[in-house]
Amino acid sequence: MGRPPCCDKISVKKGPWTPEEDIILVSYIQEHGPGNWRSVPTNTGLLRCSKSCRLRWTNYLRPGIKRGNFTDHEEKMIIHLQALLGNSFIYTSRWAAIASYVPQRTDNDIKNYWNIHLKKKLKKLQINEEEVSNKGQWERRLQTDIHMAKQALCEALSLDKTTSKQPYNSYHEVSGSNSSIYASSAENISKLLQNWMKIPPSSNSETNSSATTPEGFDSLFTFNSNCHSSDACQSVSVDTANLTPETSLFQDETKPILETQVPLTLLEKWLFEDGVAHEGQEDLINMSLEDSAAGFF
DNA sequence: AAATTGCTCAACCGCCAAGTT
DNA sequence: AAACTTGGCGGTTGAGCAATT
Repeated sequence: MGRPPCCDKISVKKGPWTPEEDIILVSYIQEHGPGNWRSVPTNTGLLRCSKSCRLRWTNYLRPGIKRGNFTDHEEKMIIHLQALLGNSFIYTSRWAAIASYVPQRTDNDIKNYWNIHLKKKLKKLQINEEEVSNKGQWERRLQTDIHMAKQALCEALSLDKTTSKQPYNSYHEVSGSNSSIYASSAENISKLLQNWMKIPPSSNSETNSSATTPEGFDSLFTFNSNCHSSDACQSVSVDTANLTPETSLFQDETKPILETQVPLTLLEKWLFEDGVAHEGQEDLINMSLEDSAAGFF
């Protein structure tokens, strides 16, 4: 037999979370750390199913999440990454992969933003495109797009590297002042978390001690020290699990990086190597060209 | 001022791979 | 090995708000 069910689905509450529920959930996670979601409703008395608790935490309450308008830079990143990853058969979790390149944004946020804003924008662009369209021009523009994607990614990733040098607590202040409007309740709740962030829950600190600081960002441009087989390690290893502060703090909570790690490394290798494309990378470019052309709309 | 339409985004749903018993 | 759950994902919904008529 398997494990017992996560919750009694009959007495489960649905709909928007109240601030009180948020506080209960955050307090519980402060004490026990994220994970073992099955026990959360039981132990907190929340009338929510474990899945709902997890989603509320990962998409809204988790510290380090930026809310509010997307910047032009973020927008471009998403568009280009969507063009590159969106329809590739390699990527079974494209939003998570894209989110790993857009710091402080959740995959749900990016997905929403894409569906609401960017699809429309691109449709408009497509209409303009049709006026000038012939195959050669279309492909040339996509080539330009790919080139711009490379630049945008390089810029963004080097920005990340800079911000990562800050202590984790000040990171919040910076992100809060820089941009964007945090949902007031989330902001209040994130304040509750500040002390906790200095001392992560013991259950996590034991297993994730190396990943509890933003120093994880530094691995962005380093070779994988655990890797001893030469070929697989030649490429620049981007530790996607550490790309954002929230994922570094709550490694349990990250999107499933393992399954995307190999293809991402391939992509990153291509992105970071200025110059001649290798055979496999050409395939990737060609695939992106075809797929993005066919799949945008 | 009231009704209608459009927009936004948090939350839900269903599916699937991985893990557990 | 089989049965079952968990956790994670993409797609979708619907309540609430804003803009327009």
